[in-house]
Amino acid sequence: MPTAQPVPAPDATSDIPEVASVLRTSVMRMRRRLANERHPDNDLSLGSMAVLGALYANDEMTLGALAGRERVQPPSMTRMVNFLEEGGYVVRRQGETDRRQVLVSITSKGRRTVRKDRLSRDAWLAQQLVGLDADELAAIRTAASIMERIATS
Amino acid sequence: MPTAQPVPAPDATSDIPEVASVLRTSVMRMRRRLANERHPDNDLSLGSMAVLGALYANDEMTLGALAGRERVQPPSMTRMVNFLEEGGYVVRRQGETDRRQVLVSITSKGRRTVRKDRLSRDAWLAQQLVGLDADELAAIRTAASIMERIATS
DNA sequence: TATTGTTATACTCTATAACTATA
DNA sequence: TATAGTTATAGAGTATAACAATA
Repeated sequence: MPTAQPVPAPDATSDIPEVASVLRTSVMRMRRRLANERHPDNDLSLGSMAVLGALYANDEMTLGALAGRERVQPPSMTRMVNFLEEGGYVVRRQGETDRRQVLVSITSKGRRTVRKDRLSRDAWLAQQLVGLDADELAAIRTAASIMERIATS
Repeated sequence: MPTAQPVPAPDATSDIPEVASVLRTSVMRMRRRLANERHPDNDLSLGSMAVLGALYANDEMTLGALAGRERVQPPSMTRMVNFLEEGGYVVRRQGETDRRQVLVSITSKGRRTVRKDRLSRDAWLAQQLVGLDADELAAIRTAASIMERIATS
C-alpha cells in the first residue's frame, strides 16, 4: 500500500469530456430558450441585433468582416444587412480603395435601437440571473469569455 | 470628503445586465459554432442526439415528456422521433394505461450510438477546453448548471 | 486568376392550426 | 370536453453553387 500522500491536484483533464458534454447541452437549450424569450416589440432577430451591436462598437465594417465575426457565410450576412438596411438601421456604401467591398455602418436609428434594446432585450435573461451570488456571476463571466474565444477561434 | 472606507463588497446586482449581455452573445455564437463542428460521420442532428441522450439515461419516456425536456413543441418531437425510429435508434410503443401516449425507448443500436458518439461528438469541444485550468473548468460547470436551470425553468 | 459580394435555390429546424384517437 | 400525439403547412435562418464586379 503506498504511503499516504497529499490529495493529488484534481486531474482537470479527466473532467474535460464531461464538462464539454454539459456545456454543449446547456448551450443548445439556452439558445432555444433565448430565442423564445425575445421581446415582442422588437422585430429584429437575435442575429440582426448581434450585427447591429457589432456596428455600434465598430462604426463601419465590411460585409465580409461582419460575416466572419458572426460566423455566417456571406450570403447569410447579405440577407441580414438587406433586412437592416430596409429598416433604416444601417446603410451600405461602396468601398473606396477596394470597390468590391461593401462598407456597412450604423444609422442614428440603429444606434438608438441598440441603446434602447440593450436595456430591454437582456431583461428576461437578467431577471433569471437575479439572486445569483458574486461567485456565480463571476463563473458565468469566465465561461462566457471562454465560449466567446472558442466560438470565434 | 468621506473617510476612506474598505472597498465595498462588489454590488453583484449591478453587474447583472452586463453579464446577461455577454452570456447571451457567447451562447449564440457558441451554438452556431457547435452546429458547424459536428462530426461528419454522424448523421444525427444535435437535437436528435440530445433526445437519444435523454433516452439513454431514462430508458423509456413519453413523447410529450421528451418534448417538454427538450423544450420543443410536440410536432417537432414527433419529427425527431420519426427520424430516430427510421434509423433504428429508438422504438415506439403504445402506452398501456393511457393508450393515447407514445412511449419511446432506446434500442441497443441507439445505446451503442450514444456511447460511441459521446466519445467523439464532444471531441471538438473537449479539444477546445484542453489547457483550461481547474478553476476555469469549474466556472464552466457552474455556468452550464445555471444555464440548464434557466433554460428549463 | 483570385476575391468580394449577390442571386438563386434548397435544406434544417421549428412553430401554429387542424385533425385523430383516447380519456 | 380535454388531452396526447400526428399531419399539413409555413416561416426563419442558414448553406452551397453559380454569377457579377473588381482587383
